[in-house]
This record gives sequence, C-alpha cells and structure tokens, in this order.
Amino acid sequence: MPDACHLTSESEPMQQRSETTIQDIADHAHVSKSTVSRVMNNSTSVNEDKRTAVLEAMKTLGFEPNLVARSLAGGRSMTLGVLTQNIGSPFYDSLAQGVIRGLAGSGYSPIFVDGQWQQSTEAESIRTLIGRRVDGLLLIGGDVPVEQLNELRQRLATIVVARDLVGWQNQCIHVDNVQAGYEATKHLIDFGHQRIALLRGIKEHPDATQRFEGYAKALTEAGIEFDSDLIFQGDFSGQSGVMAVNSLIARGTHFTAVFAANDMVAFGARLALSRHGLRVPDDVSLVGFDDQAESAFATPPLTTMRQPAVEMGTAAAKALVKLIHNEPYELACLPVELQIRESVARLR
Amino acid sequence: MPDACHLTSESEPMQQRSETTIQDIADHAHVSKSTVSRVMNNSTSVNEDKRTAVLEAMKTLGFEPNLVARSLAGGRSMTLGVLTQNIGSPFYDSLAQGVIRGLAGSGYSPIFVDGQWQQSTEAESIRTLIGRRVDGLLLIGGDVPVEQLNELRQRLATIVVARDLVGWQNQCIHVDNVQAGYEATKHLIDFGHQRIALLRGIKEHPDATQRFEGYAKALTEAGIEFDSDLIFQGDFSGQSGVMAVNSLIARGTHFTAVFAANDMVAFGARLALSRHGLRVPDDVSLVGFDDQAESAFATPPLTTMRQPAVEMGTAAAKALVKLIHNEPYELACLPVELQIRESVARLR
DNA sequence: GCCTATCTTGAAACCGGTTTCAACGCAAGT
DNA sequence: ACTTGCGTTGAAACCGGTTTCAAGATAGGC
Repeated sequence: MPDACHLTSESEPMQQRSETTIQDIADHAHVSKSTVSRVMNNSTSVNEDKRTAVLEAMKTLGFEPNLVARSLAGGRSMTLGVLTQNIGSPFYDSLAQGVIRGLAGSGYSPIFVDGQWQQSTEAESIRTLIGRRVDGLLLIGGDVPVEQLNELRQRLATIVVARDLVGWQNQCIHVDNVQAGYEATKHLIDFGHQRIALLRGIKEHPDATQRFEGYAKALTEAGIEFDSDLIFQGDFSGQSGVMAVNSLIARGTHFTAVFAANDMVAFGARLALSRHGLRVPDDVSLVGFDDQAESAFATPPLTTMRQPAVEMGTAAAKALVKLIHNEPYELACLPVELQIRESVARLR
Repeated sequence: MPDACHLTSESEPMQQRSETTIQDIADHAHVSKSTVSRVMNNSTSVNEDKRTAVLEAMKTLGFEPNLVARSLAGGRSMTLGVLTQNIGSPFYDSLAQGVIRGLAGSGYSPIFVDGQWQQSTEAESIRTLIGRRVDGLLLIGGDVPVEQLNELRQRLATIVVARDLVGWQNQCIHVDNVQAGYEATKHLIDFGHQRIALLRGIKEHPDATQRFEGYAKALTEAGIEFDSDLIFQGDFSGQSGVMAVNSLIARGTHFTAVFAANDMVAFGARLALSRHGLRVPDDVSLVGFDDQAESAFATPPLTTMRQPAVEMGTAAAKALVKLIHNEPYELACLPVELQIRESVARLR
C-alpha cells in the first residue's frame, strides 16, 4: 500500500478571487458595458476600432463570461435537464453517453438527475431541474404519469426517450419492443424451437411487458401452444438469469431455447446452463436483448436484439436542441435489429 | 413497423409563461421581498404570522425559486462540474454513476462534460464549467497537465478521480495500479504459471503503464525472466483481446496464462482462446481487471481485480461537497481486491 | 442646405434573487 | 423617564450580464 492514505483535509480556505466582469472589459477598452455585450453577441454592428479594442481587452484580462448572469438576464440558461434511471442496465448507461455526445459543441450543457425509476423521486428531480430553469428536458425511461408529462410539455421543451407515449410522436424516441420480442422469438421458431423459455424482466417494466407480448404473438402465429411454465418472472440482472435456469431445470420444465430479458440475463442463463452440463447452442439456444459491447465477445458470441442506445441518446439530444430553437427536425424511430451470432442452433 | 415514424416537428411555439417570483409571494403575503427571502433561507428570525403567511402564499402560488437568480446573487451556483472521459470503458461509466448517486440529496447538481481524453477538449470543457460558475470540479481521469491542475485548484474546489497526482493526497482518489498489477500477476505465479501474457491497454494510458510495472515487478520478484514476446500492446476493447491471442498464437509464443488489460479484453481473449480450442482455465488461465458486472456471469466466471468504481465515484462526490463547505473529510484510497473465481487453474 | 433614415453608442432598466443598512417597536436596566 | 439592546422589517444596493431607449453622428435624398 502506498503512503498517503486516509489523509484528512487541511481545511485550507478557498480564496474567492473575483473573476473579471464585463465592466472591467468596458473600462479597459474605454467603452460601455453595452458595447462589450454587443461585441460578445454580435447583436448590433459595432465600430471596428472599438470591436478590436474590446476583443483585445478580453484577451489580456482573460475574460470568461458569467453564464449564470447571462442566463438570468437572457432568460435562457443554455442548460438541459436529463432525467436518468439508475437501474444498472447498460442500455440506460449508453443512452446517457449518447446524450452527452450529442450535446457536445451545441453550447448546451446537460444537468443529470436520477429518478431511480420511482415516481416520487422523478417528480422531485424534475422540480429541481425546473428550479434551475433548464431550457429543455430529456427524460430517459421512467414512470412519470403521462398526464403530468402532457402538462410539463406545455411549459418546457421536452423529449422522452425509451418510452412509448401516445400523442408524443415527434417528441418521443423509442423502440418497438413488441416487434422486437416477436422477431427474437420468431428467429428461434424458424430454427425449429417450440419450447422457448422466456426470462422476463421486472414485472412492472413496460419493456418487459411489451417483449412478452411479442413473444406470445410469435408463438400464436406459429401455432405453438403457450405454456406458462416456460415463463420466468425476474429482473434485468445476471443473477436473475441463473435463477431462472435453475428454477426451470429444478421443476423439470423441458425447453430447447431461452429468450432472455437482456444480455446480462442471458449471461447468467448461459452460466447456469453450463453448470448443468448444457451447452450453448448445441443443447440450448439463447437469444439476448440490447447487444451490449460484451455480447460480441461472449463464448459463444451472443445472438441478440441490437438496441441502438448511443444513437438514440444522440438523436434525442440533437432533436431537443432543435425543438428549443423551434427548428424542424425528424425524430426517427430507430430499428432494433436481430444480431445473429452463434448462440442459436437449429433444433436437431 | 408501427405507424408514426419519421414525423416532422410541427414547430409549435413554446409559450414562455413567466414563473411566479419572490415579488409575487411578497405581494400576496403583504410583506417585502426581503422577508420572503428570509423565510426561504431561515437566515433571520421572522414573525411567526408573517412566516406562515409567506409559506401559505408559496404553496397556493406554486412557487419554485429561480436557482439561476439565486446563484447570481448568492455567488454559489450549487452546481458541480464533472469532466468525464468517453473511452467506452465500463469502469468510467460506473464512476459517473457513482458521482450521480453520491450527489443525490446534497442540493448540488452535476453538469457533465466530455473530455474525450484529449488535452484540448478537456481544457475547453473545463472553461465551459468555469463559465458556468460551478462551485466545484470533479475530474475523472484525463490528461490535463498537473501544472494546470495545480493552478485550477487555487480557484476552485477540485477533486481528481482515477489519477495519481503528487501533492494531491487529499483531493485525489485512485487505485494503486502498480500494486494491483503486481497482485494479479502474483496470483498467477502462485498457481505455477511462468509464461504469462500481458495484454496491455492503450499505450499512453497511465493505468496500463502502471499495471505493466506491477506485472514486471512480480516477475522479477519470482525470478522469472521477462519476455517481451509475451507483451501485447493493444487497447481496452474486446477486439483487442482477440487480436492479442491470435497474434500470440500465430507467432508461436508459448503461454499458459493471460493477464488482460481489463475485463472486456479478457472476454475477447477468452473467445479467441476458445476459437483455437484452448479451454479456460484448463489450458490457459485468465485474469481480468475491473470486475464489471458481466464478469461474475462469464463462463467460466472471471477471476479479476475488482475496482470499486461506483464507490469511488460516490466517495469523490461526497468529499467534494465537504471540501466546498470547508469541512474536514477523509478521502480513503479504496483497495483493489483480487476477486477469485474460476478462470485460473493450477498449472499441471 | 435642410430634412430624414440609418448606424453607433451609452445610460438605465431589468432579470430574480440575497444582503446590507437603517429604522422601528418594544422590553429590560438604572 | 431615558438609555440600551435586541428582534423585525422594508428600502435599496448588488450580483453580471442583456435589452430598450433615446441621443448623437453620419450619410443619402431632394
């Protein structure tokens, strides 16, 4: 272990050296505050001599405009509120990353707050953002009732990501989970599987419900009888995957394929299968959901439904900026595509 | 595909309904602005009747104080700047998550900016944060020269995460990568391995360099000759892991164990090994770094050096708040612990 | 040469809070 | 009765910008 651990702060006072203001620049350049402001914003034409004098002064004094004052005076904070959900799913992490990336260079900075996928926390967090006078709101997932959102949208430019809201077509970007669930299941059926275990995500989570719907639809369409024994109600964790498989095997349910709630669950399932001497894909086929980075390097590489998480975040961020500026934009539904790799085999 | 895709925004103007201000409350409660402010902040004792009148007014008018105005007047923005690095490593994602979590309920909100691990971008991003008058700075990793940081620290409460800076003991939380590299290697040596391949991360990345140092130290200590053929210079991606193993095998380098730059690299290595018919751990032992969530559910579960990423983020965030308030705090070095699972076997 | 349109410019109001300062009311001390 | 002192209170200054407004300068039209 190195030396300097468990050190206590020395409580040195933080000197509040006051920053240079627009007035300092004005004095230095022998003009008025107004003129300095005009130079900064290119709002009105300014005499070339004074302009250069101001720019000169800004450079020598190392001027950095106070965004807070600017926000107050201008009525725009150049800040966006992002409500995230720390449910630990890499999908949501990637969304957030995409948002940061999509905002780079736009002049807007994101403030992140956590909703914890609980209505009360989310409401509180949104209030915080409103208090901070964000110019727009980006809601990632979450549980806020649609009536409240409709109200919110009246006051503030709002875009919702990863939720399907009726009447929000152009302010809502999400993925068709029913269709995705259908395609994943269909893929397994096409490969001859009939006994397909479904490892559901969190009970109340709309993603989980919708994918289940797609699963059921594919079964019906193929004339396969639905068997509730094949359904395991869990969450989105790896542990949930191992518990599911253990439980399935313990109660003697016969299955030849597994459709997991997401890739993490698929990893857990894969591990549990191998513990029971079942090989993937030789004995049991496996399909995940998300296509997180690790999935391409699992052994075997995981066949999964690819969700374009980063792209969605980026698109949403850019759209929000347009929305604030009242510029036209397109918020395209991004497709979730079957990423075929090596965890599914034809049933022999 | 569902109906409403590719819809264009209707460009409906966003109504700027002005929020209720402190003056509205004052009028409604028949007191002055000052008194309202005092009630809000509990700064001076206020007559009980007036206090309740004010609170009443706030409730009926649905008052939400303007944080921007407050920041300008009070000189504190209650905002923290967080510089992240989008290098795609889950370790850094987890740090950011930890920061958000550690700030919840503190009254401070984080503004995230991306440094992309490039000096110019980082400098620019930090300027943005200063312009926004953040009360403190949290730098996650990055490449800013230490002289600039020392300067920065004079103006602003600053804490650096995941970097080892001399003279920053109490404002810097990181992990001893040399020690960690040493322990990981030692673990393999203890199990009889001598031909240990090292899959290095990005060349310039200090984490990679330090772990390499630890690796070399362990080898020397055990009297094992260093062989540069066993070193593969890559990055922190899964692809890097497969390329490393492929390259090692292609050039006929004999090895019985692999120490990967991080878990993602380990996954890639694991996959490449299995492609070559080599089993983990029977034929080749494997150690990763990070202990990301997936690693416990890999097949076999990955032995890895656990970095407490979320905890570090949380600790750093809490420490920063203390630092701003000039309260004493401890910024403990968190240990990186060997997480023994099933990817290492005794050399037969 | 005179009037008007346009370009520049500074003073002052404003954004919505916090904080200083002086004044007032009232109870206690002598 | 007269200070003294404390607890309350509102007016006004202030934070650092933006924006309105009116005035002065300049140029163009006749």
